[in-house]
Amino acid sequence: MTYAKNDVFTPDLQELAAFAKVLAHPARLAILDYLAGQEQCISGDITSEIPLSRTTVSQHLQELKNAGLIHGTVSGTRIYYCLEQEKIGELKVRMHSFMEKLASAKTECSI
Amino acid sequence: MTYAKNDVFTPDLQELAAFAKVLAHPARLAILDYLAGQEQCISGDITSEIPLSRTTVSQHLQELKNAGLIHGTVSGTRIYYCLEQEKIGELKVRMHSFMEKLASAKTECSI
DNA sequence: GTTTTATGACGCAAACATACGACATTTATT
DNA sequence: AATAAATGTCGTATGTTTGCGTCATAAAAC
Repeated sequence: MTYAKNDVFTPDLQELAAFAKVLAHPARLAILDYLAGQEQCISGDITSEIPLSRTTVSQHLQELKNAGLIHGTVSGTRIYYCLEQEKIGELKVRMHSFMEKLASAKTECSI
Repeated sequence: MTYAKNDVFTPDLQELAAFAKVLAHPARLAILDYLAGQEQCISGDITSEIPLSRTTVSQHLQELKNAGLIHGTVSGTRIYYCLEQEKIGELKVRMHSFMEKLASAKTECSI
């Protein structure tokens, strides 16, 4: 989760990069996408939705959880996962404002 | 740039993940940020802005170029890099629409 | 209380990414 | 032509991520 020379950059960029890294795997995007599509929070049949081994999916879930983007509620032997809207919102805003900054750059790129 | 079992996911998710991966390193964010802040496209004094070796920065620039987010124009011994607004715009839109989808999910997460 | 079910934790191999020095190339300057 | 400047390319060491099997655990069903 941390790179060797990371601490050389501003916390802001580091955090955004860390967020981006969580999104940088199709399985994790697929999990988020799936959770967003469910009315009710469904437990580990996420596992059957994602074409990877149960262990691997569980690992991706863990990463999403560590990033604060989802949370799980234990109920018996099952765990109900769902999106953590507060964090999702934060990520959305930060990512978008970074992209806006790029998009509104002058780019007077003629020489 | 490609993961082992990537091809198991939809192209849409794969592409978004690939974009996210490019953003998943503070050095690359810092480069984009720096380019956005310049009125004129400045060449490899990006290198002196980023606290990593010239070679490493060059490598990150290469990745941004491969992703289509920047391009470089050769002029003598120098190269002028700048943001590729079209691609930036595409990324912005796609990322945002994904995040919107997540953010507008019901998340009826009580059991 | 034993078995089944659902799940996490651990460990490991293979694939990838990062960082950098040394060398190559190409244009500018002298 | 010889040298200097600005870059890219290659090779390589080290670190990180991915994917998975095996084992551990804990609640449910029998």
